[in-house]
Amino acid sequence: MNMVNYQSVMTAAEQKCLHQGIKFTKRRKQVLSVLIEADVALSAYEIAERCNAGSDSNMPAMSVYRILDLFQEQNLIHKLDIANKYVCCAHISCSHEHDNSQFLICGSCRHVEEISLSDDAVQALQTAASAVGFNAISPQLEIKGRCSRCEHSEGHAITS
Amino acid sequence: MNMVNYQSVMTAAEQKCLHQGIKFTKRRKQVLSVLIEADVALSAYEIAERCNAGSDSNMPAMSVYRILDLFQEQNLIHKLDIANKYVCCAHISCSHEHDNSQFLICGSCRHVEEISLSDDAVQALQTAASAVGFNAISPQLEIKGRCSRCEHSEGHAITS
DNA sequence: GCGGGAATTGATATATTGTATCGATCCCTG
DNA sequence: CAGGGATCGATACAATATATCAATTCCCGC
Repeated sequence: MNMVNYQSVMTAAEQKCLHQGIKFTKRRKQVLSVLIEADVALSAYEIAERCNAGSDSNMPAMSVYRILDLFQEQNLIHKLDIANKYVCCAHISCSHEHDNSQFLICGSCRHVEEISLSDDAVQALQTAASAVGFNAISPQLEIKGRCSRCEHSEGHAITS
Repeated sequence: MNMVNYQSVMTAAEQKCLHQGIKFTKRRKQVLSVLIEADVALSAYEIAERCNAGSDSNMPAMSVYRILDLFQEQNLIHKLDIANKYVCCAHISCSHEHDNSQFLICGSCRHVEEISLSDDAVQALQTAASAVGFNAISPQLEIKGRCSRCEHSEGHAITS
């Protein structure tokens, strides 16, 4: 993420927090900063490591989890349950309505790609879910697959 | 699962294993049996507990993981990554082609429902995935949502 | 039947991810 | 400044999963 986007995202996040009566502390800034600058999904412990790398800061994993929970409530980040990792929401600084946004996660190497599905596809999921009493499908789908690199290097089928 | 289905599934699984040159040992029978009889998804440690419940058997969690890996390779069971739990494949004893089969997992109470999506919806996923180099989307999607019970009791939005 | 070797299992240790708890500290407000 | 809520530090622990190596079982050719 370039510097302009970085700054606008940080500012938007701070505004959003303050608007909710939540302080945008140094610790929270650190965590969000790491996630914004990361080009991949990170685990909580990886985030703590990056916060501590090359500094006198001491970010305990416990604090990372607390901050991640807070950010999830504010919709600033998303947890990828399939990979047990966390990513920055791609739309923090957007004011307009977003496309549906989903994550493709490689079952072999855990590489993550973000895609946008058509409204029709999402509607089909919603309809099928409603039929069995699931009413609030998350707009942030996680889909497990196999990226082209792993597909070529191994050629196994996905089994789960 | 009633007795007729239980037997046919066990037999079909055994055939499938033997056909692959894999022994259908007592341990493996135990694990599959627990999963067939369970009406919910189970964690590896829960499976071990159920194997050991009310018997002199001693099933270590380590063995459960090994057997689960094996069964996943044989497509006899599926892992729900979102819930870190395992379920028996609903189609072990089927010989015909199956509908697409997906799991809805409640983000609050972890309740699991199985649904079938239309081919169109699955095709839309495949197409969107192909565009970013993901070629082998698992036919066994996991979709996080909120079941009607949790929706009514809390009313919160899904945040991740 | 009997070694030899592969498949399977047992047993233990350890890694990874996440939660619980409780006291200290910071900071706003009256 | 005092009180109280929000935030943070620190430790313990739970749950999930992997690594490793020795022991056992089982099958196959002899």
